Amino acid sequence: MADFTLKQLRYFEALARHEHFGRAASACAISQPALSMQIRDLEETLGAVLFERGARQVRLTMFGEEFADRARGVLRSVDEMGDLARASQGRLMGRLRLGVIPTIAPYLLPTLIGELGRNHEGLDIRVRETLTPKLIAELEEGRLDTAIVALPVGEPALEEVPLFEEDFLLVRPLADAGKPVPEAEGLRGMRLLLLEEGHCFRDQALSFCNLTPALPRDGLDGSSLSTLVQMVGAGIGVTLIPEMAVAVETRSAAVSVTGFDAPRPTRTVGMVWRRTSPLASQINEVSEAVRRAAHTLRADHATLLEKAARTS
Amino acid sequence: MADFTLKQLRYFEALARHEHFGRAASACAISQPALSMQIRDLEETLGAVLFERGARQVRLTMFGEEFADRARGVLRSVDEMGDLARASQGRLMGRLRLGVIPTIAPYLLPTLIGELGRNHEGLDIRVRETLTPKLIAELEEGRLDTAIVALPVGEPALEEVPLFEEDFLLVRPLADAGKPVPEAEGLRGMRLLLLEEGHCFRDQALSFCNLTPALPRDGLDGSSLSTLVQMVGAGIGVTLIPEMAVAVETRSAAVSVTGFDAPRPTRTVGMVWRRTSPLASQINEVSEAVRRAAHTLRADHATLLEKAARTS
DNA sequence: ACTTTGGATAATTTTTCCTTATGGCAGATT
DNA sequence: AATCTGCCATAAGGAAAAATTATCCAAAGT
Repeated sequence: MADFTLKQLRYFEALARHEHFGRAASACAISQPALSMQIRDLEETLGAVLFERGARQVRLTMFGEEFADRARGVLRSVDEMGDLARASQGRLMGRLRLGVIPTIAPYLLPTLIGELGRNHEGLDIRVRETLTPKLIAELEEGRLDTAIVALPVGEPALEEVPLFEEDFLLVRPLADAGKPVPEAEGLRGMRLLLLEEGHCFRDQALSFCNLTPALPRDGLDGSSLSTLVQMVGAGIGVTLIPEMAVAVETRSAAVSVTGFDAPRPTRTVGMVWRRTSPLASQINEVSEAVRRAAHTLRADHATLLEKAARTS
Repeated sequence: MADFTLKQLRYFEALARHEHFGRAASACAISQPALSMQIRDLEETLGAVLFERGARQVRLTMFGEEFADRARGVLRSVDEMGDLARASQGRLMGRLRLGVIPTIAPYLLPTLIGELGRNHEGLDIRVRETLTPKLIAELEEGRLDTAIVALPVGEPALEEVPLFEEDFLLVRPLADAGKPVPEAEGLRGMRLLLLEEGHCFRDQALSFCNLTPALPRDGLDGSSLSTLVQMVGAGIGVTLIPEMAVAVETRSAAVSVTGFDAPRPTRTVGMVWRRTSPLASQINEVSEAVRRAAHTLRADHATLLEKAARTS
């Protein structure tokens, strides 16, 4: 594959513009023979004459002009590629494939997207919402850049960093609002509604109650926190939801939300990504945005609780 | 201007496709370290990471993919430029700027264009019709590629080759048809209509009659052969026209056309171009086409004369 | 004829690029 | 746990490419 070089193309373009070897050469900051040779080589590899060397004139041939047109196009593209590289430096931009588990996504994302979109014009976030194992797999396959999950994950190939901790709160029918807060063990006697198998949140809740996840349970599983809260509102039982979900899920349901006394159940939400990912710094920026978003949500939650307290 | 090379772009593209240094390297017919180094250099000059090197995986980064898209575009363009060079080899194609003098253009061009256009798809002929001195000047300025003129031209910077010889024929009013053909000197006594100054054909005709071109003449000049023939038809005088013009110019005029006895006046039509022009071989092809066209025209002329002879 | 201009050529050095050999890390294997 | 293996990075040496300076040569201008 006998091919010319970009350098030759640049020299060629200069000569085409200046129509003078000496001037073109100094425009390229090289000596005149160097340019002569490169042009000669270029013509040789092309098998065609680009310039007509007159006694006192250098002019493009018919073919040379056609060639020059395209050369200019190529050089422009190449320069743009350089710009692109420069532009994508440091700054968070381009496509970012973000995985989020279902017990976080609906509550965090609106705020997070707002947060990121505001400061990072040209950032294209693609969200994948699914269960932790799938997220991990896709991450390791390189189909995701980072994911927000409950820690720990414990995959050696993945780096993980905690973002925030959040309590699990007890959701009861309004009728139970005044009753004392049960201990962890006490929940076992109640009809505890949980998410379907596979959700890490389910496992965490069960483990808080010292229940074996494998234990077969009567059909009390819901496919989303929203469903669970509605079921609670209908008096079917009680459930746990993460702090972050309170504002959204209890807005339109007749339920009572209470925190536990110590030892309070919590989960650590964190960010994971491939150790080998060069996006580390950019993912760091996302982490910060998530922390800010979580903080905002927590503040909202606090005012909500306050209001609820005043109302009751 | 720290810039990458086409070679790097090709290596990069291979690696992007294979996602494996070893295989990409052998696809490029180089060693693996060579490819590693070129990729590293490329990333360095870009100031951005293109690939995510996993333990057992090589994948494009976000930026890498964007870069790869453009790289493919550039490589495609570059390959096309190579094709272009190959395609423009030997074969006559592209733009050809052809100058022709006015006493040839209208008669030769229709046939010539047909001749060339038939065999050379993609040939773009641009015709410039003007007097010889202008053609020569434009040729030397590089604004024309070649020209068809009467030889000799005698410019040292120009190459010239004869195409064909053609007689000058006497055009007289029909009334004079039977009269004997005058000698060259005899024309001096007649009202000889000629083209305006500047036309080489005028000078050649005058020289045939041994008249000094500078001699002031009464307003008997026409701006085209067509005009002259019309004037002859109107009985104003006689004129000379080149053989090639007969078929066209005498079709709709009541005139008689006669050849001279020896010494017959002739002119040599030829082709000229810059010695430095790389189009030599292509111009040669044009020359051949002109010869063929001239031959065709001469044949037409012969049948015309025959017909005229039968009619009279 | 002589000088000047401007590109080509020659000889040499510098830079770039490739090769082979080797190091090292992370999965895979036993 | 220890070893193996695949795979990329690094190192060192040599070949190729490209730059430089110094001429050379042809054609234009004087």
